[in-house]
Amino acid sequence: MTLDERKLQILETIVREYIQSAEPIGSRTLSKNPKMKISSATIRNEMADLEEMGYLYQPHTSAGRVPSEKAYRLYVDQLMTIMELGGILQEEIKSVYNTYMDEFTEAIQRTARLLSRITSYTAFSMAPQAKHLNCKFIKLILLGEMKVLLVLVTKERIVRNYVITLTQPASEAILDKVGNVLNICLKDITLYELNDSIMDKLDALTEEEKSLLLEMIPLLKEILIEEDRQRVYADGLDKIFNFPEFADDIERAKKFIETLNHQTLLAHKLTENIQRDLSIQIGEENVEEAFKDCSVVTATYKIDGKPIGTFGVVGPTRMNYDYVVSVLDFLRKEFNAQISRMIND
Amino acid sequence: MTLDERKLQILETIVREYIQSAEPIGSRTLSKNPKMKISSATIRNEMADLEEMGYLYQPHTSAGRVPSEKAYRLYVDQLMTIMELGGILQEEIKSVYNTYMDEFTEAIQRTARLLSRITSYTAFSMAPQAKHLNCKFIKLILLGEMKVLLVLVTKERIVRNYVITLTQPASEAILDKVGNVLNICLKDITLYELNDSIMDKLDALTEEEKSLLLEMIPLLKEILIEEDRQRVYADGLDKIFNFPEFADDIERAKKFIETLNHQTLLAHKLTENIQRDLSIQIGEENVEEAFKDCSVVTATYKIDGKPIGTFGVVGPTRMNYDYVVSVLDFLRKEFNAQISRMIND
DNA sequence: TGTTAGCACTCTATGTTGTTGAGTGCTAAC
DNA sequence: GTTAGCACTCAACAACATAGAGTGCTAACA
Repeated sequence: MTLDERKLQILETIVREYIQSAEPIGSRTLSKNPKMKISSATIRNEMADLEEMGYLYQPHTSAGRVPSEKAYRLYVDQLMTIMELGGILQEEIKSVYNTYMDEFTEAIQRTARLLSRITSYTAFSMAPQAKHLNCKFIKLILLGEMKVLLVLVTKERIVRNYVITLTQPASEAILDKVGNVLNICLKDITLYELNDSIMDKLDALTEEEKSLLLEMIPLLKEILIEEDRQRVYADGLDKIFNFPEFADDIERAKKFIETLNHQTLLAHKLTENIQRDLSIQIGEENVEEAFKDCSVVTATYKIDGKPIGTFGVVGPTRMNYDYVVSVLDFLRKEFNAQISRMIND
Repeated sequence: MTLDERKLQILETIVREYIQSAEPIGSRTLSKNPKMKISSATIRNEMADLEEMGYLYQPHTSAGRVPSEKAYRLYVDQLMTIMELGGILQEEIKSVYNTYMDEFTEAIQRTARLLSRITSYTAFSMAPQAKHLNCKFIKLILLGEMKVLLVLVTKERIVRNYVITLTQPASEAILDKVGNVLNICLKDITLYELNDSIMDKLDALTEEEKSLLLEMIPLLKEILIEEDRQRVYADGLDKIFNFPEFADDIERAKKFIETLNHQTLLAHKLTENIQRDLSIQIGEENVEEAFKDCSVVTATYKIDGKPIGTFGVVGPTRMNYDYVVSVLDFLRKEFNAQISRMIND
């Protein structure tokens, strides 16, 4: 059996209507749609075919049809149309980044909030992993006799602080010198490449400085491991209650909220498809148990063409893909532009 | 009518049992309790009295009795016993702060997580407001021609970063000098007192430095306003689903989660009782709509005897007050000790 | 006078049954 | 190939019956 033009159109209409109503679509309902020029009986025949092909199923005999995940997959791959966002919406998105956006992390958090608000789905976002960042410089500041504050600034102007506890006392002068060595080593390399390049620079240092530096390297490593625990933010958790498929099933809602509170799980979810500008995962395509009846759409943001982080939304499989994808695509581009402006001024 | 010994004991037992079971307690059930030496008929009479006095009510005729909020209030004020925490639990709490606790904010977040885990209620915590913090020093670092990174370190070793955009270019030398002036002004005063003390120091500066400094003061102010948006963290949102009174009522669960996602509302909740070491708010005592059928227990942490922040839990009014209060009281003391250790080493 | 057993009464929760209506598959006519 | 017609199915809803837990009241008892 083949998916001819008419079958496609019926399928598309069912998907569209079901996304709206969340109610199984019957042949009679469908025949009333002005786009449908054929009778309900004919539609029934076609529906039976579509069911056989795996695009539709009935929750029970004598109910209407519901799109399967295969249908949604077909829909997003072939039928969906990405639209241009309305001017007001575009302005709203841009304005979020215009005001007081000095901190990258802040921008990431705001993105989750914005996404959740304008899509009405639950949204999440992820700050870049340390390993993807290029160091601009570090500064060592003496806090106490044995305590050093390490301020790390990346090219992307992400600032991170770490307090390091030393085993030997240090002075400001020594810290400055060690800081300089670290700066030379770190210039334009990612933090992960640090170890290799640092050893050649040791000769110019006094014993005291050398031992301090060597002491700091494993601490730096530890920090990076800690740092690698990605920072993810979720917003609009309550949005899930707006969808009857979750609101009527506490167990499902609970699982959903549990999962979104689970940092590492979320982080993994957001890293999975970091190589693609946009990614759509439908139902069972998600490995996470709680998302197996959800769809997750994520977008990647980049620096110098290199993907470093993602954000996205999660909602029921009958998600408004057209709109969500349109928003994410616009937001992705806007965010990229915003970053390069931040870096290059 | 007076609350004699027997009435009190009956009331206490009802509260205890209802906290466990979440089911209305009937006279027969109660008479089976080994502590009760009287018959169900007598208990019925006493219950009728207690109901008349406003301590109990019936969800409907022919149901058992349920404690009113007045009963919980009496319970926490007079009947509850704060117990010593088990050694294992004490160790668990201490260990959370032992490992890698360099950042105050991290400690605050961990506290919410810990609280939620050991109490099985939803927990939240709040980082100190800037206005309560004493500046230790600031450091100005040149990021770009017109961009300055301000690193602010407080006595409590809280580190915050702000990127400031200038209207005139600055050099490292100037920044250092301005930084020094700021440091002298800020020494041991709270950030809010800055404005007054800064004007006398201006004379020693060159015109260029002076204008830079004057430019930075309103920016600092703005930052502090922004900063005053308190940072609150919630954890264990899903815990609420474990309680039938919420799990069976989606609308209530939704409201609850909405409120906990509402930063400013939460911040307010946590600031309300900052003057008291421990505070218990039961049901209608909460002003927040979503908490009107919850109880909120908060504890305050201090620096140098001055309260600067709080954490707490929120759950159904039939909360296990004995345990929660015991935990919060222990945690409060432990946290205070931890802070003073951090500051004074 | 306080305590208790007994009893009629109340009301929710649960289960049963019947009805309605939306939707289907199949058949036969167009 | 398309469509009208019809018998059939099944969830959703309402109406009704039943069981059980709990109460208040009364009268007897210590």
